Amino acid sequence: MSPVAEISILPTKARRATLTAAQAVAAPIDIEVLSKYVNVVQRKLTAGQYLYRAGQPFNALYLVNVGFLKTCLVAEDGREQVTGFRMRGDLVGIESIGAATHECDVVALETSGVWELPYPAILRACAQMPELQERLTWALAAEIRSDRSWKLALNSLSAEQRVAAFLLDLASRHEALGFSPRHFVLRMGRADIGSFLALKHETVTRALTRLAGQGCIDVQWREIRILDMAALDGVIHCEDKAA
Amino acid sequence: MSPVAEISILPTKARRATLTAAQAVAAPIDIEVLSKYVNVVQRKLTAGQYLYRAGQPFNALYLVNVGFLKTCLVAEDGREQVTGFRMRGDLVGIESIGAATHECDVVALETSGVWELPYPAILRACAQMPELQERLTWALAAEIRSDRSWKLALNSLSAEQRVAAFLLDLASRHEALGFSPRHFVLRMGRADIGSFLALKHETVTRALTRLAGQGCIDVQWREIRILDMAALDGVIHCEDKAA
DNA sequence: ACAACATGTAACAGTGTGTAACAGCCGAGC
DNA sequence: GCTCGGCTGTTACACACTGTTACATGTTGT
Repeated sequence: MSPVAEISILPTKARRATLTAAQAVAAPIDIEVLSKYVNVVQRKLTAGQYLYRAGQPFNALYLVNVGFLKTCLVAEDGREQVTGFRMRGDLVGIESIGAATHECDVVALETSGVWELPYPAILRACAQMPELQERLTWALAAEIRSDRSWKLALNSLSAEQRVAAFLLDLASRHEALGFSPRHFVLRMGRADIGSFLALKHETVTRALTRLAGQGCIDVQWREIRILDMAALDGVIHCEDKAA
Repeated sequence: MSPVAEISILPTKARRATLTAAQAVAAPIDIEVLSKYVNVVQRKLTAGQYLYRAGQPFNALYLVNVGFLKTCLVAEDGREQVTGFRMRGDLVGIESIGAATHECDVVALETSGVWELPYPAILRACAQMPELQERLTWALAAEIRSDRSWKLALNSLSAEQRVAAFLLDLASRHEALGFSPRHFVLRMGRADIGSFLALKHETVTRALTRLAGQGCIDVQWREIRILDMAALDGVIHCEDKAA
């Protein structure tokens, strides 16, 4: 695993590569430099634990060190929506800036470690380090672009294509962290994938089964092996159907 | 219409009221104050004209003065996605911050006027006015929250409910500008609404027809009259069906 | 062993889609 | 003036995909 000092404060730069073309490339910010300005507290979470819940006061950002988390938006009537998954290097909580309280739950999907960055301290640090302010702003804008790219994908792709796009997204994020893009483990359940992709868990299962049947991937429980990256990409962009 | 000086630099504060509960309330920033720091250029657009197109270099933000615009994300393969609609007081282009070029098209749906705010000048102004930087950051975060709230809505509501939510959203935005929330004109076509709501234009038509049949609204071409606001809201939250 | 949970499979139903035809509006052109 | 063609919106109908329901299997924790 890459050393702590190399972690970018930006949400995975390469993440959107599979969805959008151009993407700003930013130099990583050293967390050790940041810790000279901000009192960085480490927090550890076990699977199922909440980093924070909707309604709790917003007073810190979090930078994921290790592990895997999901962010969930919950409506008053109980409807639930997974809005994203966060892994090493991702910033958590930036969407709550300017709000008094958090709007979503953040749950660890496996044992995870995050750095807690008190927001008032971050604000002070931003005043001293214009680059930090800039990176934070960039991270917010990139988050908007990412969300919109996914919206385009979800609204125009079939269930199978969405799942393929999801796997490719995960693959590129793993690769950006120095892991193999062709072999990884899904830390979330089918239902969570479905919520994020606007599908039911049975449909996710069906899509995975079909993709495996086409020889694109190999699925063993939550363990994914991408056998044919190009074919998987082709599922999204080509109309194999009678087009 | 309210004087120029009262325009908020934040995207309509009340916009998300129909979707999310808590929302930061910000004091408006005076565009006249801003014009002392930034060389504000006025731009006029007629219906169908582009404010900017995907691929063009990003070098300015825009604040809508009058009119109505849509933002469209276009994939390489031609798939198109309306990501939002912008009206008086809304900021346009903030999602491109940190990127070299814009990712989406912005099209005027009627004769519109915007203030062009050159980004380098905005950056300099932010250095002098911390509140401006703060408001910009808040606007970005609020945009993320808005997008996610819509994602929750689109993924959990039926076609009819989505259209109802869309109308209520427009109503509250009109109200925030001092217009009647119960009587307004849709500046966009059914296809644009459909794209935004992840529906086809025929489905939008059907939903409007059914809502009108229930007595919630009156539809005359693009002219909408909300007859029963509570009933319209009930369509979203209640299960009229056999639940 | 048992309950609780996640996943896989299958049959069926339903919502929204795709196609098509038609009506109304508008601008271009004669 | 007039018609024509294009665009938008409406409605109808058959179909496909996904959602729903149900059940079987496998895993985990008590």
